[in-house]
Amino acid sequence: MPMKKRRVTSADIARAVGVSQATVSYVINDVPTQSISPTTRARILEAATSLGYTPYGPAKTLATGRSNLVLMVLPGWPIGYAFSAALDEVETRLAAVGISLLMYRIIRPSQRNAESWKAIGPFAVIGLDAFDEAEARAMRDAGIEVVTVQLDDTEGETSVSRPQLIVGRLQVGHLARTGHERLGYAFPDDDRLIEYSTPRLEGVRLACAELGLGEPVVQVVPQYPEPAAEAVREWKRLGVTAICAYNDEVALAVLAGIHALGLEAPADLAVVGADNDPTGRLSCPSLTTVDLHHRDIGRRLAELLIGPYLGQPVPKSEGPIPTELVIRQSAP
Amino acid sequence: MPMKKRRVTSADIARAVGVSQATVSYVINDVPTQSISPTTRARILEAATSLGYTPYGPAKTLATGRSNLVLMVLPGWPIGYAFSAALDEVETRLAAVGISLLMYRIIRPSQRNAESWKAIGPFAVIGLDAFDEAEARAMRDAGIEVVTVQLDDTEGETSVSRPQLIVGRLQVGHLARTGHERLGYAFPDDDRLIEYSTPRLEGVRLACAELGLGEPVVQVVPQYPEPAAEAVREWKRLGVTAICAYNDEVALAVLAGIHALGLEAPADLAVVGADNDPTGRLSCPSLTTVDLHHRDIGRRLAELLIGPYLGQPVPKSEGPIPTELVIRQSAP
DNA sequence: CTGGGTTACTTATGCGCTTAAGCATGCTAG
DNA sequence: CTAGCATGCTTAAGCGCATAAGTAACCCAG
Repeated sequence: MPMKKRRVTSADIARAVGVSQATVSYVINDVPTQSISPTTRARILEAATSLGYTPYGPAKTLATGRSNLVLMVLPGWPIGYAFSAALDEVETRLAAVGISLLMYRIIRPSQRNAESWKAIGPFAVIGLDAFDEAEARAMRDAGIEVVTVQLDDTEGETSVSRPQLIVGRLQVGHLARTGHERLGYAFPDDDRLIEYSTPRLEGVRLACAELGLGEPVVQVVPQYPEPAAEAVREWKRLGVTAICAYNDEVALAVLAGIHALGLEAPADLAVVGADNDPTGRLSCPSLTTVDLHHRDIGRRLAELLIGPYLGQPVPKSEGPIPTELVIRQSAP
Repeated sequence: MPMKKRRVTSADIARAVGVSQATVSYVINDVPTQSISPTTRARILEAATSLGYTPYGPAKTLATGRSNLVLMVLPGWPIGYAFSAALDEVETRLAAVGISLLMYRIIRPSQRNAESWKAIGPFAVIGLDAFDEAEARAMRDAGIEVVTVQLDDTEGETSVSRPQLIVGRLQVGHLARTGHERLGYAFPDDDRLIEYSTPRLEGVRLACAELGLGEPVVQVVPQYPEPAAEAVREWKRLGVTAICAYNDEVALAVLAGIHALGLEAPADLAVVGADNDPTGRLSCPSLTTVDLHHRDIGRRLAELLIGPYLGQPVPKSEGPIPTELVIRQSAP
């Protein structure tokens, strides 16, 4: 009972059946260039299942020099509907060609994180932001494909743009069009989001400048009703009539703040979120937001990886991924 | 320029420096039982960085027979705050002993999914539900630790209970205590959640029976205001005065439905959610919910893995992980 | 000046697998 | 009757690394 666990290897099967280990490998992998008699094949397969054989990935990867794993490096916070859809898309498409998508959460950036992709030796790494120069170089040196989701609007051969600036542009455009002139920006109360939130704010700033609207009034909005109310009070004091929020979550906090003060959106303050989270449909008022078409981002990411994997050319980019305004009650 | 990419190996370094490959390995891994002259060490390290050397995981795993990767198998939907906290906890604790946590999303259950843990050869696999018998056996045969998060209240040596029945008990208990007698259950409109939603409903059923409250009126509630309103209308028609929701998300839909009908929570219908998502603080009315103490679940999961990894005994369980009612406005 | 212990390495093997190359058969075309 | 060719295997090498075991040089106690 308390025997030492030992991995079942293809050699064990070979021994059991009385053939060479190579034969086992040929059968297991169904190698088309090898002819194997049906009886031998059957006996090997039978032995394999009865012994509980499982090919050992690391050995296989080592022998073939090629992994079928793709590592996606993710920030360590909740994954919303929108991003989840992108992941679905990537996963499904990669699975179709035999690649498994693994995810790695980075909680606090550290050296140890970088060890991870080394330890697994993936075929490719997908980053949610550019990796730093040295790291990217190290990966490519190790023969790993590196693909990133860019937060600015630049799109390269190994990156997909998840356009943040455009988000701001759409938010501001809509508000300006509906007569708002003095805007506020609701910034998330989470240091970890800074890399993501600043580009969106930047987009809002640019759009305001372009439309001659004056600087947006930026306030940090925590996910609690009282401090959110405080922020709303301040905006009202400064004559702000509409808010662009970092995302729908922050937008909901702003709505809560408005409600807490006995005010109403959009009459007293219009609010536009971003990411089109389903919760935004359920709030009162329902949330006007920006949809980033994450499925398309996922599709493009998958394309960028499948090409190199199959040794085929990557389909030409169809240009930037569309971004769409979803108008609901909070900013009609 | 278009040279074939070739991985830099420890042998390359050895050649460059003029030592044996073994020496390189000793230096790279800082093997304490080997003495290496400072000069040699320095030259090797220098060559390693200048050549851009990266130890190759699969080879290392093969040679040592031990991986430092743990695979967490996740359902393929968004990861909320609560569960994200559990992941954080697992990740952090495992990282402290040198284990990397990788996640794998299962979108549609299929054979191919099972290939994944084979292909990576992890030290352990964490499942969010029991794996089926054959699969679990195959893993253990392959020398992989198997740990699961149980959805019922049984807790074993290799599982942590994430008590679902208790959720229902707390929801119902609170509502009964505050005078409600005819309850409804808001079931999520997502087939993928069935494994998770049925145990929670079961908990509600049991609690109702125990308290002599009669069967809860179950309705599926989609994440849209109109159909949610429809469900609310039906509940009202049947004299239901309070709703237990599968989770906070569904609870928010119920609130939206209530609001759409011009009714008010908790006056017309009280609502209790589950999972204590931050959004529940921001809704109006704010959401009474159940907190599952996910951090503790994460901690326990990590303990279950670190023991075997370090060859130390697993700390004794401190009993079931506490579950706590968070009372807010929607069901005071 | 000698034997035992360091120091600083090298040699060699194996982890489990793939895959090119080899090698007996038996069968068929000529 | 035999060259030629499938068929159905086996042999052997090697992927990149860790590590046990060996070894040569040197130092110092006795």
